[in-house]
Amino acid sequence: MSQEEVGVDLETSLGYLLKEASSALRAAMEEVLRPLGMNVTHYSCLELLAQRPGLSNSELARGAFVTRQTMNVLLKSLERDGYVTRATEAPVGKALPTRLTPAGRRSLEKASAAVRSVELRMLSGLTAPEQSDASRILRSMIHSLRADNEEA
Amino acid sequence: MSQEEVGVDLETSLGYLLKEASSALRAAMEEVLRPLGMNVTHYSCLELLAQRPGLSNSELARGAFVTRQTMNVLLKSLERDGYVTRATEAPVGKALPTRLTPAGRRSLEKASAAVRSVELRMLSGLTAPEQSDASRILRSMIHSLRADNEEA
DNA sequence: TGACTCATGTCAGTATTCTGACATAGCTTG
DNA sequence: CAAGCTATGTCAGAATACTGACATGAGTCA
Repeated sequence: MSQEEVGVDLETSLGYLLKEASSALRAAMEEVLRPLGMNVTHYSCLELLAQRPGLSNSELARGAFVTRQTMNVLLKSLERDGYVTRATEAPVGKALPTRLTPAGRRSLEKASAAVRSVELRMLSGLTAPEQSDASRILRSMIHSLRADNEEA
Repeated sequence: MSQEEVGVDLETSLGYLLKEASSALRAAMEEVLRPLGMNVTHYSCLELLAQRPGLSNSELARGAFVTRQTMNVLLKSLERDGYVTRATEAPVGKALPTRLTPAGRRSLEKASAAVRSVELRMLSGLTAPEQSDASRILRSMIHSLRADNEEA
């Protein structure tokens, strides 16, 4: 276990820890969503629509961190199953606003409660100030990563 | 943008921020690894083998946060391309130790440097104490998420 | 106005990862 | 010792997400 630190040390790397935490969160979410017949992307899409009604396919894709092609496939299945409705004509440009149906809203309610309980579990060992720190630190990481991405 | 907070508020949710940060990190890593003909899982596997030579397929899978079936597919391609070698017989049990070849080690060197630069970029806006906080907070999140996963 | 750029929706094909299943090796336990 | 349990490697098929490509609508600018 003692190596001469050539590259990234997985034991102490914040990048690795970030991936580990994200992976654990995703697994925990999948576990509670599975009994509800949902996966994480599914849930993310509905949650986005609940909080920001009328989002377009591309906007939903960005919010759920998938490509717009992937979101397009998902939206079709959600529309087929009666959870969302999409405008048939674009009010402006090509973007088609999407909205939750009552069925979609009902389905989301249980999922949202389940996900919230997972998030509370995740934060159960942290004090309020630590949670504030976490928020600030994560935002800084995101900002730094994106800033240099755009330069390149 | 002002909703009555029924479920998880995406603007302030630490779960969403975690996903966002992880997604940004992954994208940044993919970007620097692509010119080297590697993806993140690819790199993770080689990095794990560099730091812990002789890991088995299942151990590598856990370390890279994928299933052992997925890692098996990856290992086959890495072996075919001459980056790793796998024992043909299990010294104990069924686990087949895997090791980097010189070619694999050479390939990893550039990738490791690229990934390290991404990680430094991610941390560029944080002080040393903040980085310590981040480490402690992420470990706490991971622990809390896993603890209740096993109970269930 | 006309050319250019950008964002969007969508189709098609590919790549990646997952779940399910089976056989085998080692350990534990009655 | 035999049975049960766990971990591993592997095969097959399904689900998921991606890249590439094309057409269209809106804004910019010479």
